[in-house]
Amino acid sequence: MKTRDRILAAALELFNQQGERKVTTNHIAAHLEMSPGNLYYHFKNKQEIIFELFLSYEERVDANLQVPTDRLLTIEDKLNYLQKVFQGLWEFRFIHRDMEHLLLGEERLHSRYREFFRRCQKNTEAIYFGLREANIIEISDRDLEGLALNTWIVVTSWFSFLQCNLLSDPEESITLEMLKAGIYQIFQLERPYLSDEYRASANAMQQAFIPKPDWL
Amino acid sequence: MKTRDRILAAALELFNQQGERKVTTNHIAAHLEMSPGNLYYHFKNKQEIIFELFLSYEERVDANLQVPTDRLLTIEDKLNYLQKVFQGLWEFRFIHRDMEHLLLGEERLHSRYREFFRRCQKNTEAIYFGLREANIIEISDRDLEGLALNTWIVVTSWFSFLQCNLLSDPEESITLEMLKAGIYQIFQLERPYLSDEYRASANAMQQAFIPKPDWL
DNA sequence: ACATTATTAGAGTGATTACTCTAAACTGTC
DNA sequence: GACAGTTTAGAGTAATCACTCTAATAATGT
Repeated sequence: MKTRDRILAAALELFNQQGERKVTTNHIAAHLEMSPGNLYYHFKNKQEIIFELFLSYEERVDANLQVPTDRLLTIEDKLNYLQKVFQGLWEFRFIHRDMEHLLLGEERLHSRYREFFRRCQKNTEAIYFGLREANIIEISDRDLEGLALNTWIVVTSWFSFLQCNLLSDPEESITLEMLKAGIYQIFQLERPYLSDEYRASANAMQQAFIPKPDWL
Repeated sequence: MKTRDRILAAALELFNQQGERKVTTNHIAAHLEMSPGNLYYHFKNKQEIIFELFLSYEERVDANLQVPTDRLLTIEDKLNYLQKVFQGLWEFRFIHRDMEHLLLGEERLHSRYREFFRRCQKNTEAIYFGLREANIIEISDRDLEGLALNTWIVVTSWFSFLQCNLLSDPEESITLEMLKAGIYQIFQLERPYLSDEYRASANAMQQAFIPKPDWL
């Protein structure tokens, strides 16, 4: 792997593990047994690294939220979206966790992130429109917008929530159970809008994500 | 006002304005035209200040979420809870905004926060139980738990969401419109569970919080 | 073999920042 | 007004960290 890519990979790994604030550029270099000078040969500063990682994340999410134009959405699609989104969320979990301060004084990243959010909203709404068209949910336009926004908030806050409220030891890591619970919560948001026709099968699907009684 | 309280007030103000990370202890002292030595005479370190501010917040929220035992809940109570919670959220907005990193390596604060969260969850559930008892909402036990958790997430993430996704300029501040939209979103979470009897009046109540079409 | 360019090492620096230390000023009491 | 205790000033410090600079080494082309 190219040095540049190794730096990105190491930065991502360390950021996810410890949070961006705790990971210094020297730390990243040391992790790769490389000099700081070398790191700065490839990236002009730390923000540059973060920006590139964000671009990867963005590309990935955009790809994950496409709506097929040649067919109606199915209930399996819905599950699929969720799983892909949560997978991406996990692999780049430092992003939403540290967003507040990643954006501090970073106009370029901030405006890019705002556009990213709007695009995601549009895509999420498109997915819900698709589900409505396929008669899987019944929902008014206005409610759909509100639902899409709440979905965004819960999805993007899920790992922060886990970190702050559930993990006692920073060494303790997030379990599969906790990840599943996130998907369960999104199902929960959509559930009231399920059509009679699909209620049973959607509920059956959600069963697999019920967290254990004591997970919280 | 006592010096100690002036320090707390100034710290809260600056933290809310600029985020905890950007506000140094020297900065707080300078804002009060006071020496750093003086500040450290009253607080042994920065975390002590943060901890005390958190205690105030905690006390306030706990008080705001009590359920009356001598009567049934009304639909006005519901609105009242929301308004009080959002008011507290606003006055201590740095807390949830910077939570992730406030907790870094702060075992005392972290465990206290975890307990606070659990207590809030219990209280939120108690409120929803109360609304169910008063026939305002119809909801199963399991759905109620999911609803309470989603409520917590949306409420505590609301100002982060605004900061990251809506404000372009850090100087730009949060408008009343944006605050109202947060309350609207919580209404939105509960809406599907409204009983036939109360649907109309709850919806009428929510009308006041519909954000302007272009707010987003 | 030689020249040129790309990559790397690693010591070092300047800025920031949480916090300390000592002495001075204030406050109340007898 | 002397003494004791409390509060304040303000210079200073040690640690951290993003980033720089110079020189050495590797890679590439001719």
